[in-house]
Amino acid sequence: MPRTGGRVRSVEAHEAVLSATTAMLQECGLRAITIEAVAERSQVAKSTIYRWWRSKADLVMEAYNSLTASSMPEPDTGFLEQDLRIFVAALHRNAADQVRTKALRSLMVEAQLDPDFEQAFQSWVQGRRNIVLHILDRGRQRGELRPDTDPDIVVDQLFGLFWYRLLIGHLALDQQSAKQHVAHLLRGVTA
Amino acid sequence: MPRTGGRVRSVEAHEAVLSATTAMLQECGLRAITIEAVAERSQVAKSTIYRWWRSKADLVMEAYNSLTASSMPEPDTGFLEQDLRIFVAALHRNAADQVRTKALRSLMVEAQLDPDFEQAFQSWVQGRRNIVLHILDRGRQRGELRPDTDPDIVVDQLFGLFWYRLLIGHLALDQQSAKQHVAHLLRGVTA
Amino acid sequence: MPRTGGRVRSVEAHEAVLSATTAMLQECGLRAITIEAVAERSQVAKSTIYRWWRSKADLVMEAYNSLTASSMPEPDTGFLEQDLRIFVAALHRNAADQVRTKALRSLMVEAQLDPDFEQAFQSWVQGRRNIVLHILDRGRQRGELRPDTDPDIVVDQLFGLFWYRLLIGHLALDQQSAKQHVAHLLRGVTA
Amino acid sequence: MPRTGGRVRSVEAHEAVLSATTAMLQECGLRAITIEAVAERSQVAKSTIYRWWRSKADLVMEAYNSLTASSMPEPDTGFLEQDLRIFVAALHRNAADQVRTKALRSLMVEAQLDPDFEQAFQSWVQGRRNIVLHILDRGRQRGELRPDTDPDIVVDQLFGLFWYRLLIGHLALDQQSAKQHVAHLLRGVTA
DNA sequence: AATTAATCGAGACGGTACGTCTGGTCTTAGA
DNA sequence: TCTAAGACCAGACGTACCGTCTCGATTAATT
Repeated sequence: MPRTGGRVRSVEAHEAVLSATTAMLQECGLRAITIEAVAERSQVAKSTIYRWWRSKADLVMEAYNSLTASSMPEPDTGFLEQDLRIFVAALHRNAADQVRTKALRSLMVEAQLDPDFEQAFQSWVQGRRNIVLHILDRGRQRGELRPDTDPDIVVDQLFGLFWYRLLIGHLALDQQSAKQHVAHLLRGVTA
Repeated sequence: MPRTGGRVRSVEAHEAVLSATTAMLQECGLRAITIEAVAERSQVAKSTIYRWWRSKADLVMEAYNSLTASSMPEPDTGFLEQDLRIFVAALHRNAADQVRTKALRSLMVEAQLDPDFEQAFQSWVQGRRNIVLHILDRGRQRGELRPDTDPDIVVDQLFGLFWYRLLIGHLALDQQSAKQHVAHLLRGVTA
Repeated sequence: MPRTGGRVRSVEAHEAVLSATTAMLQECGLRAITIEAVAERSQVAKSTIYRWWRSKADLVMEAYNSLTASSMPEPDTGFLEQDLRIFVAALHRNAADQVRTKALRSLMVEAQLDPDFEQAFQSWVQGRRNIVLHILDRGRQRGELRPDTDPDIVVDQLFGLFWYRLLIGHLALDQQSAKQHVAHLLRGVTA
Repeated sequence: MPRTGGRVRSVEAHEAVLSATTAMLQECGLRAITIEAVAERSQVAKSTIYRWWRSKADLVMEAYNSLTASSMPEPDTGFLEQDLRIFVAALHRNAADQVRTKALRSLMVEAQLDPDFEQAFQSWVQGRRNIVLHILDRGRQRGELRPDTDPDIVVDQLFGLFWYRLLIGHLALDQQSAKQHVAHLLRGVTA
């Protein structure tokens, strides 16, 4: 039995909160994003925000997803190299947008601080990891993989480099680095 | 001209703070580690803590270093594979200790939140990266590296996987994974 | 022409609200009685309560009146002492019932906080005062009163003691105190 | 052993809070006095207010007492009538000052709503009742009282009328009413 | 021994944001 | 037209820590 009455959820309020969050992700640092400030900026009551989002991380998560509507691609070209190239290119493309990078960093921080959110974040991460695991599995079935390959290592090298550069910020994440990244995954460094 | 008198710095207070921090890294979540709580636990005045450490991150950093007195090794065996193996093994060994992992995660979090600390953290990170860069450079000079190798990619795959698993916690960081990790860096995955 | 259609007012809802209020007057403290809580307990929508009662005080007022259907007596025995004795006995009898005392205290509190209700409460109070004023007036006409008697003083001593003990709760309000109360009003304390 | 260290309590902050409270008692209604508003007005941090006063009532209580520094008199002239006259005159004089009346009403309200405060308030009230009880007791020893006098009834008629008029506000509390009040207490109304 | 200078503890201070609660209004679906 | 449900705004609540700031007491090294 569905709902039988009651005021309908305000789409305006919902969007105002999300766009305020998005805007603040761009403009301010992570620390400046407080529920209080989001409420102030979006002109939405604090209680309304707390009704729909359990934590700041939840909010930022949704704000991030509303940006990345076209989530990660799940390429299946029939060639391992091609699939990886497409995926990593898309992954690194996320780093081009300041909003997305800030959001991602925020999510990682919250996952460290809030045990509740840690789980939500981990399962979101697993979803992304699975895409690459499937790519590798299909490659393995086609005989494109060395038999002693550990797919988990490959996946974590792939995402690891991405997150490492994202969090430290010492080197760029662009299409150039994506290309090199994939090449190294595939052939290693040994002469 | 140095100091001419005055009460000498209390070693007990200094150590009490560090050991309280260390203990809390073991026992509590990151969120629970506050200067207030450390002061309470160590029975040292808050002002004394602020006198000697600028921020929570500074404190955790020192607590971490007091554990890792024997910092990262800088192996130079004459063989790329051997050097990498030694380094990565030592790196992954850090993940065995709860205190160290919590400390590292805490440092990463603070680096995201506190712009001042971000720089200190980044240069600390660069120090570690340089060790591996040197290992690779020596390997290149010996002709052990493919000529089209991008050392930054290798370094960031190496540390990236480590941090990624540390922060997400989805898979173990042990000697087994260290071995596989190095193998993949060297030879890639292509059949 | 009366109403032309529409759903008829729900008697159940009305009574559920009143009985919930009454019950909470018995069980809980004054602070616990909130519109929110009454709505929750009576399973009646908050908006329905606001439709029929302007304020919490309005609600408590009606709950009180529904109990004290047989309002204050207006005795006219032909004897001042007798009339006062009857009235004060009835007044003190109110204090025996927890619901009534809590309700009365609640009304007094609301009168202090809500200017709108203050007036309604004051006129309700005046109604009760008038009963005693009439008793005194009849006594005066019969020559039972000292000519220099100030009826307002007598009335306010009478109700004053009642409310004072009700609000402070330091001493009982029973038939014994009622008797003494009237005696003192009539003859004073001077030897 | 007194304090051994720590910043000394700021007298300015303490007084700023009290005077802000006092001012707001004058200007605004009881409802408008919130800790938030007092903090804003006094330019004192909310946490500082909560450090020194448990509740709004505590604060208003102290603000009231700081006004009534010269608390109630405890007359002992050797004559019952004289003592009562002095005390009641002083009591009614409180009602002349808007600040004091508002404060008193606020205290009574909080005592109804906050069980913790109820006790503090009651003992404060007992202190005042005791003054009059002593006056009556001395009168009794001198034989000025009817032997069948119930002192509690007299005391509660005395304070009762005061509070009743204060809370309802239907009639003035001035020196004229004080005089009549005492006269009635002493000789009653019977012709 | 007296002076000087830096430390230590204790704890108050002004702040910021938290997450919760209540009051009162508004909007919908269904009876 | 009314009820029930429930979302909405506004704003106070009391708490937790922040980082800063006085203090009095303590402890060396220097005069």
